[in-house]
Amino acid sequence: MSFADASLTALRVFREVAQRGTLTAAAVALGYTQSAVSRQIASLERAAGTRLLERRHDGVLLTPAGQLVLRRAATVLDQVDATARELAGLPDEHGTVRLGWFASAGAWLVPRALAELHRTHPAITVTTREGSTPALVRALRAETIDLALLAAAPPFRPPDSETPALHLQTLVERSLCVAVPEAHPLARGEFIDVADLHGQRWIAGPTSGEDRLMGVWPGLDERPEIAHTARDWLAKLRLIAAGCGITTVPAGLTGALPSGVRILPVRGGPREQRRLLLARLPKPPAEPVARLAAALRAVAIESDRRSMTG
Amino acid sequence: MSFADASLTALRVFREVAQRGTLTAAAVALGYTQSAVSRQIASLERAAGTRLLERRHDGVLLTPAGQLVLRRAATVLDQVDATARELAGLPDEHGTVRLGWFASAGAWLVPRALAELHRTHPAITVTTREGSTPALVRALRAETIDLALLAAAPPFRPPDSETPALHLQTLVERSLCVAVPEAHPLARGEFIDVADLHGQRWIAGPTSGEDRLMGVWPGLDERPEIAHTARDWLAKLRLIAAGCGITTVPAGLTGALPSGVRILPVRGGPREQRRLLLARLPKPPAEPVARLAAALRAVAIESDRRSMTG
DNA sequence: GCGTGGTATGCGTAGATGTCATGAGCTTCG
DNA sequence: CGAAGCTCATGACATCTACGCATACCACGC
Repeated sequence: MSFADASLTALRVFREVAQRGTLTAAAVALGYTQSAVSRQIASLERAAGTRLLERRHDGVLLTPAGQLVLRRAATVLDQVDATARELAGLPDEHGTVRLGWFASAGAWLVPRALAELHRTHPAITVTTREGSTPALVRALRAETIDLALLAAAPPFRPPDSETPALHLQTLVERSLCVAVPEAHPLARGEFIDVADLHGQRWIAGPTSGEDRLMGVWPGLDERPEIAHTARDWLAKLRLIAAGCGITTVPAGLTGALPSGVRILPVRGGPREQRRLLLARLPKPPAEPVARLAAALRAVAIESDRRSMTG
Repeated sequence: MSFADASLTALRVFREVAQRGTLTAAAVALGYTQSAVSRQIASLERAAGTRLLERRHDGVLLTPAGQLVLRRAATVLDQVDATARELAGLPDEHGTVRLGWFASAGAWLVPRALAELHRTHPAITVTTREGSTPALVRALRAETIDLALLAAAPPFRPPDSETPALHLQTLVERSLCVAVPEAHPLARGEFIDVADLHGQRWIAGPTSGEDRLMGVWPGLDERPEIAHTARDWLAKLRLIAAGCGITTVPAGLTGALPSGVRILPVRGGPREQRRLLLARLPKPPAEPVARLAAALRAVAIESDRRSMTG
C-alpha cells in the first residue's frame, strides 16, 4: 500500500476538504455523506502512510504532509479535468480566470472590473465565487480559484501561515465609514463624530463564530444594540434607507448606494483602516489572470481617486 | 460519465498498454489477466467518450484522442508517483535518468558511457532497460524512459509518425560488419568480399515477425542457411568463436570481443550503413538527461575515432 | 445538562473490478 | 484448405470496495 494506490476520487475529496476546512462541508459540496468523506480521507491517509489532516473540534487543518499532497493533488486533478474538457471538445480553460471575492467587493469592484475587462479583452472568461477570507484562502491553496479579493483589518497579518506564503497586493487602503439614512440626524454633516455613535441601533452581519462582529463600529465602549442582522449588502442598505438602523461599510461601496442612504467618514477615536487585498499563489500567474488582476487594480485605484476628489 | 471519472488504475493500465503495444503484454507486465486489461481500457474509453485505441490484429495503435490521453496520463502518474516517493521520504528522482537501449548497445556503449558519467557526475543515477526499437519508442511516448538508443538502417525513416515528432540525433554512422572465427578462412584478410559470403552458415537473431531477419548479411541472393539463432550477443560471439557460424555485427561492437573472434568490413555490393540514434521527446530535457546524452555522445564519438584510426 | 457543531465507525447493500472460460477475427504455416 | 497461434471482447461468477444510514463520541457554549 503506497500513495501510488490512491484513487482519484480520494484526491478530489481531499481537495474539497482542504478547500472547505471541514469534512462535513466538503461532503455537502460533493453530494456525499459525511461518513463517506471521512472514509475517503482515512483511506488516503492509509495510502500515504501519514496523517494528512489534523483533526480539531472545529474542523481540520492540513499537516505538512497534507500540504504536500494538496499541491500535487491540485495539479493532478487539473490535468485530468483539462483532459476531460479537451476530449469533450470544449474550449480549453486557458482563457478562463476563477476569481473569489468577499461580499462587499461584489457590489462594486467586481462588476466594474469585469465590465472593463470584457471591453478590453473580450476573449477572457471570468467565473467568480463569493466567500469568506479563510474560505478563499483555502480555495487559493487548493487551486480552485486563481485570484482572491480579500478584506484586511489591522494588524494586517498574512491570511495564513502556510508555505509558500501567498502573494499579496494592496489595492486600496481606506477608512471604515458608516452608512446612515438620509433623514438621520447624523446625515446632516460631512462626517460623523465617534462620540455620536453611542446608543445607535446597529445592523450587524451574521455572527460567524471566531470572526469579530461585523457591521458595528469597532471599539465602542458599550454593548451595541443589534436591531437587525443581515448578510446581504443590498438588504442592509435598504434597511438603512428604511431608517431601521445604521452600519459600517467599506468606503468602496460609495458608488453602489441605493437612494436614501448616505455614507460618511468617522472622526475621533483610532482610525479604522481597511485594506482591499488581491491575493494569489506565489507562482507566476497565467496571462489572463494577470489581465484580470490589472483590471481590478485599475478600477480600484480609479474609484479611489474619484471618491477622494469627488 | 466524463473523463474526470476515470480512475488512476485505468490510466496506469492505459500507459502500460501504450508502452507495450498490446493488451496481452500489458497484462503480463502488470500481473493482470488480459481480460482485466481489456475491461479497464473499455471503461476508460467509456469515460473518455471516444475510442482511445485502434484495434489491430497484431495489437493496438493509439488514436489521436489516445495520444492526448497518454500525454496527460504520463504527467498525472508521474505526479502521483513523485508524491508517493516524497511521502515515503525517498530521495526524489530528479537525479535519475531512465535510458532504453537496443541489444547491441548494451555490450559496449552503455557500460562505457555509464562509467564515464559516474566518474564526472557521481550524483546522477541511471536506470536502463533493453528493448526493441518500437518498444523503446513507445516507452519514450509513455514517458517511461527519458532517452533511447536506437539502431536505424536505410532508408532512415523516423521510428514513428506520431506527433510531436521525436527528437533524434545520430551518434555514429558505421558500416555493418561480419564477425568470423579467427580460424575461419575469411579471417585471413583485412576485409571480406561480399561474394565470399555465399554458402556460409549463419547465426541469426530470433525471427521476430515483421522485422527483417537479423544477423544475416542483407541482400544475399540465396536462401541463407541458418545454423543457429540466438538473441544474446555474448552467446552469438561464443558460438562464432567455437566455429559454429558467422553473423553480422554493428561495427561498434569491436571493443567488446571475446577471444577467437574477428570483425571485418565487407567490400563489394551496396554499402550497408547503420546509424546509432539517440532519441527523446522534443521537449527540453532535464539537466541529468542532458548529461547522460552528452556522455553517450562523447563515448560514441571517441570509440568511433579510435576504431577508425586503430 | 443539553443542544450544536464537529469526526469516527458498525452494518448492510450495490457496484466496480478482478478471474476464468469462451468466442470471434485475423495471419501464418503445413 | 484447415489447424495453430496470435490478437481483443465478453458472459458468468466471486470478491472487495465504497457508499448511505444510524449511531457513538468529543468539545464547546448557553
